[in-house]
Amino acid sequence: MIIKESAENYLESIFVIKKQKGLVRSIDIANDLGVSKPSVSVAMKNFREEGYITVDPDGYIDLTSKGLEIANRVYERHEIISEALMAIGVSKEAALVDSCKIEHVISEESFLRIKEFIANKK
Amino acid sequence: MIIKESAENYLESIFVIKKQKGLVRSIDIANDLGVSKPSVSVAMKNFREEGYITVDPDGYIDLTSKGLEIANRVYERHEIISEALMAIGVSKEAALVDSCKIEHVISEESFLRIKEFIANKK
DNA sequence: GTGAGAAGTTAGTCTAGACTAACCACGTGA
DNA sequence: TCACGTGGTTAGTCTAGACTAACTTCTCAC
Repeated sequence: MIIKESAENYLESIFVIKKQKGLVRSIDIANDLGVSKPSVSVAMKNFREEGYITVDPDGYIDLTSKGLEIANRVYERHEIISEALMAIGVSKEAALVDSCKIEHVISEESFLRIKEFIANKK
Repeated sequence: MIIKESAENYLESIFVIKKQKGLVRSIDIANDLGVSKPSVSVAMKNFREEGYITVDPDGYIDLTSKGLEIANRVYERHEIISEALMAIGVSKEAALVDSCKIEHVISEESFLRIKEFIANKK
């Protein structure tokens, strides 16, 4: 399974919901990402089969270390990129929306430079 | 016709080839973007039908004002974003690749702030 | 205990955007 | 003149990723 942009979003969403609420169900992901229940259901089935998540008998979802690794990476990018955009004057709303897109397409090199850019600003 | 990311790339490619070589054929676009001839052919058919390009009897392609408007916008974004990335230390190669992706997903607001960021650097 | 709502799943469909295979038209060199 | 290479097109296929419709299961209130 190649982790595509949409898969990264699902994993990141699981990570964020877990952080906020402690427990994660499919329906929470659907609400968070604004997609339908079946879309989430299919994605979770794939993640389960590929070992990115576990699902307990009550339907609660957890990231495996493999899934967490990706979710963490994407989440960090999201945070850093939105911070960088805000640092140059972009509104919080736009920064969040745009960073959510940019996080998936940017190279490691550019990401590291952006991270340094912010570090220097502080 | 809603201009999607791939359509923006085709129009931008036409713009760039025109600038470099003066004349644009489908095959040049295919080579530039690394896609197959049929992919370009189908895209050009749509562009023609929707008034974004004209094609003369010899197969040479030109942007209409409608097409030029989009191509110009995307191209400007491309330039500004890659410049910004290089300004914070990203290599030229990575900056070009990444800006080509970012140019399609970023909001007008973020783009304007990036433009200002570069202007201040100079 | 029964009906309603919430959560999840399955099956089928749609769109975008690419691809290959196969074909046509044209110009050029031997 | 004719075969071949180049450029373009058409038809059909594939994949990703979403959707709706319809179903099951479970829980809870009455």
